[in-house]
Amino acid sequence: MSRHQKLTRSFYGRPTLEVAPDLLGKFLVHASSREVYSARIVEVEAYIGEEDPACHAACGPTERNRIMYGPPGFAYIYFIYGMYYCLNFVTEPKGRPAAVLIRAAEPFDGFDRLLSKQGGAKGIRALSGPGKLCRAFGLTFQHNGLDLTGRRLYLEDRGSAVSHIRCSTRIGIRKGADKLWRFFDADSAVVSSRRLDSRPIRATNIGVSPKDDLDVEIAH
DNA sequence: TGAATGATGCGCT
DNA sequence: GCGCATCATTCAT
Repeated sequence: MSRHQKLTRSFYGRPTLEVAPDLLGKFLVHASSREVYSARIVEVEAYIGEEDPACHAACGPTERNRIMYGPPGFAYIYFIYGMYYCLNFVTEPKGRPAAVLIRAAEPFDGFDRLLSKQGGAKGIRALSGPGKLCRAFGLTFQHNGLDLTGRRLYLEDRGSAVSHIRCSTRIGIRKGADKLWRFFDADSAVVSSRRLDSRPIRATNIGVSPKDDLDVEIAH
């Protein structure tokens, strides 16, 4: 078995609240024409269906959100605040609009120049925030709709363990602010603040009934 | 350490 | 026009 296991479409095609915490510790890889960038994901948020008021699909299908309505395992990238792009992974079966926003990652390959330019302590936070992450990875709207099982942009399981997963409310939203659908690696130095309302990830915390038999890790 | 703010453009009403 | 799934900078405590 290879040490670097590329995630398949079946990984993404599950309930979003299973996929989101599972993404923590996985490596995001962007094989651009110039070089290969990779980073370890440490912070994500789930946006699930038209019934989630914070989800871009809350008002039904539009041209902007149509990728979310497609099959799982594709990149949904949107432009926000006039200057930033945000990277999402489409989850759940085709026709159900849901995605996971990638909020932060720890730089691994390809960011040497960026890190030296920004300096050590500051450099490790070069991917801390969805806008900064896309900028550093060189991801823009032209990457919207990329197949994550392809060769340009994909995820790898490199056996990196995440022993302390916590959840909290999602950042920067007003509607749907009650949901604890932000998940992060509590041991990462890179995760943005607002840990005050965070708590261990349990079925009751993230709003799924135990009968859904969600396979979540229990953090301490 | 935290609150306020400006930069900036697209999608939606 | 308005409101954003943002960030860096400034200013106040």
